[in-house]
Amino acid sequence: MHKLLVIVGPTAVGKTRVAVEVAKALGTEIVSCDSRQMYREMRIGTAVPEPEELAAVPHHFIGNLSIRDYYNVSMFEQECLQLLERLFAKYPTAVMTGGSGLYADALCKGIDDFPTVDPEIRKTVIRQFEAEGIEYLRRQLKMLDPDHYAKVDLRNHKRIMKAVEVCLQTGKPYSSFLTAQERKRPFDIVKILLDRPREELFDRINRRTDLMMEAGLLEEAQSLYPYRHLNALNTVGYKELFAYMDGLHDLDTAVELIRRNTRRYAKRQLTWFGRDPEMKRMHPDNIDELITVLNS
RNA sequence: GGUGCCAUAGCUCAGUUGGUAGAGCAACGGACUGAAAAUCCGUGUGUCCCUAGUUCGAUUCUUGGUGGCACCA
Repeated sequence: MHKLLVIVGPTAVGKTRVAVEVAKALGTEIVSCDSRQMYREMRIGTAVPEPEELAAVPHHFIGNLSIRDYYNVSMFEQECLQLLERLFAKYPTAVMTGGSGLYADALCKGIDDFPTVDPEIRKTVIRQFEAEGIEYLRRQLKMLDPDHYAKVDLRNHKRIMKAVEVCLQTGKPYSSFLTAQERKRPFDIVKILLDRPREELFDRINRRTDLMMEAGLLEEAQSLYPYRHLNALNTVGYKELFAYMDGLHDLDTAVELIRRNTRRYAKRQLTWFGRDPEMKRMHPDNIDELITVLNS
């Protein structure tokens, strides 16, 4: 049976280094599950692997999209499965790494299928939300899909909008597409959650933020300023600098906000990954232990 | 050395006419099915500097310390 080694963890914990080391040791390739490193225009702020790392091991889903491309988890799931099929024809083991929990789960467990929503319908729903507020969306959802209405977080406008969009698109309740069933994959999956003491992680986040600024994050953000309303750029490291460029605060404040928002992002990642009982937690400095787990 | 002011949450501070305390920021916890580095929800975490008094009761008043700041020498 082929084996997929999934290495996840909070941002800045040191996933890239571990993944590259392990992939080199196994003589295989790396599949990224990072929803932002896919955009080729966002290199510095998303901490893509160094050129030497990319040269040492073939990487997939790094810089494969433009910020103007539409993309979603389901597309990732499909493309990733196809890619793995090709990789497993060459190698017994593949390595997946990245920090997007939803993406990693979509690949490992599958994600329910429903039709892509027409951009016009989506625009309409967004316009309704902006004009009428969340209460209007709630009433719509209650009518279109009472089951989901009962379960969904009614204060989270994105969740409600998504459900309403699908209802309008298909004429069927959004919840009718949800199976709550994990898909079986034709390969074994070993999940590793890299983690460090909080203080260590925060030190690394702070240091990495400084390194990004030295590497030209501000210039990168400036070049992307015209595209700041695209979803891809609703990203830590960019949105704070856009706010600075808009004169909302000074540069030092922007950098401090990047640090803070990165910390909060890391926390959310830990919450997501931590609840998966299949995760084996380990420290990134302990690659030997990882190799042991792999061989067992 | 003298005088004055200050000492309360991780930080900056408010407050208690004596009944063990609260804001902002930071932090902490959680949710998550095609926007996910997104989005949403929840939580004060405290020897009120120390000591001895007065008092039923002191973080608050008084004594003496300690530390910081300012001014005078």
